[in-house]
Amino acid sequence: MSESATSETSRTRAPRGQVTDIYRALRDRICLLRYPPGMLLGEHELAEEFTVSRTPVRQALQRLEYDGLTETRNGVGTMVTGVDPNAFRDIYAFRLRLSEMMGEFPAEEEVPHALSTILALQVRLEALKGQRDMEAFWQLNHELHHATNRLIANLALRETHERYYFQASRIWYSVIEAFFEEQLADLAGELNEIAGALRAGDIRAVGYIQRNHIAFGLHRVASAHTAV
Amino acid sequence: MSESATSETSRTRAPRGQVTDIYRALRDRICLLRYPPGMLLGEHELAEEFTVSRTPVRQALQRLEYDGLTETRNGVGTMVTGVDPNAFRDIYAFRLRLSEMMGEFPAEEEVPHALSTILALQVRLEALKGQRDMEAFWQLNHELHHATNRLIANLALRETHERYYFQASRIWYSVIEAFFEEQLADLAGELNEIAGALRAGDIRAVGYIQRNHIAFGLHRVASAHTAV
DNA sequence: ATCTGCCAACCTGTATGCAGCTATAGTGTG
DNA sequence: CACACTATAGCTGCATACAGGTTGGCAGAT
Repeated sequence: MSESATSETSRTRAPRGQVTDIYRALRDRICLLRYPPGMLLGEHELAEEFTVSRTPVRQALQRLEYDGLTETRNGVGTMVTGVDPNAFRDIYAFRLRLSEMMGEFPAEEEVPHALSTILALQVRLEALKGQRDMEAFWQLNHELHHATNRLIANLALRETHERYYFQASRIWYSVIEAFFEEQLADLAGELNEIAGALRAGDIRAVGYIQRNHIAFGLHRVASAHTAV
Repeated sequence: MSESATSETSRTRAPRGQVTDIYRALRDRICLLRYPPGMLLGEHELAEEFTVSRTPVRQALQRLEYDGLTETRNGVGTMVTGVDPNAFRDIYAFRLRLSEMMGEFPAEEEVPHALSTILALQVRLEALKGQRDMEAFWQLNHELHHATNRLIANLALRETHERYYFQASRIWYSVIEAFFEEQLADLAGELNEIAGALRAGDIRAVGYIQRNHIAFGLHRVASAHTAV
């Protein structure tokens, strides 16, 4: 599974080309914690890896900074931002509200596509049990996000939903190792519930299901932090 | 009043330097419709105006594109995006929800500052009556936005609130000329109501007031479009 | 006269050189 | 031995040269 094979975003205005590929690759690495917070990235180094000059790499890094995932300092480098507990709390609280809002802008025509995606994800999740493959698990979550994201008929909400999904996922993955089995079961449950909601054509329910599972994840993360 | 004198944004991570200045200047011009939709911008031309090379200009333009305000095509140029009626409807609907959400994350400590800002704005608005000065009016709205934005304690919501304010303002200004007196009176009313809410320390009320006035504006724009 | 195909001017995308900034290791001094 | 200072390597920010793409106009054939 190559980096650039990440499924196409559902945004209306599709970004083009090379820079976006690099952007997505780096974003994914950050969210996967392969680039942990505090890690220093060099433009030259990345340029070599992607076999381009510094220019496109810089563009990608600027977008990441605009997303709040990195911070570039003159004379030093670009470093992955840390997970500020306050920002973390804000993002999660906001995401809860966004999910609740989802049902107000239902894209009915996307239901069949979403349902078939969910069913496929269920099969793949089943195959994953007992493997403890973090990246595959992440990929599943990623695709679930895309599928549900497409159920939102409002472009502005959809963009925002996506934006904060990536900010949140990064934080979330920092504790997933401790809860892997739990999260696996949770995801299975979420897929089941969403499948049921989609069969009933109830997109609002999908939003609420998602909201609840975000809250569950939040609770786990919070208890892990207090435990430490 | 110089272009770069635009009041500081309330974002936590403050962007630095030259690029941000250019970005803000261009963003303001687009939102003011001094750069109308469809207008073609040349990097070289802008570089000359700001007395820099194409590089920082390009960075600013990329951020604008990421915001959805412009669209860059290879070999052609960067053009200001049109106001798609669908996107327009989406943004407004979303902003209504965001305003309603504001009261859930109140930044109590900002109330005094917001109140004094509002009072100052009332004076300036009074001085504006009968002048039909679009830009001054816009500047007032802009500052009102910043003041209320700071009342939001949730960073994610604050960022989103700001993001879509700019997207919406542009559309809104395309019809303001037809309703200038009405909007002036409306803004005066809004300032009054917000001042009252702030004196009561009721930030939730501020959100609802804002929501209602957004809806009023929306109604005017919608009726203008159907009239045409 | 009209249509087709080509060419040239212009624009963005990319690569690269240079200037300014930062952090660190090393050196000299108390 | 501790500490302040300096030199230097390496990084980003900016400018600029070049490559690739697009458009509009002009010339020639039908």
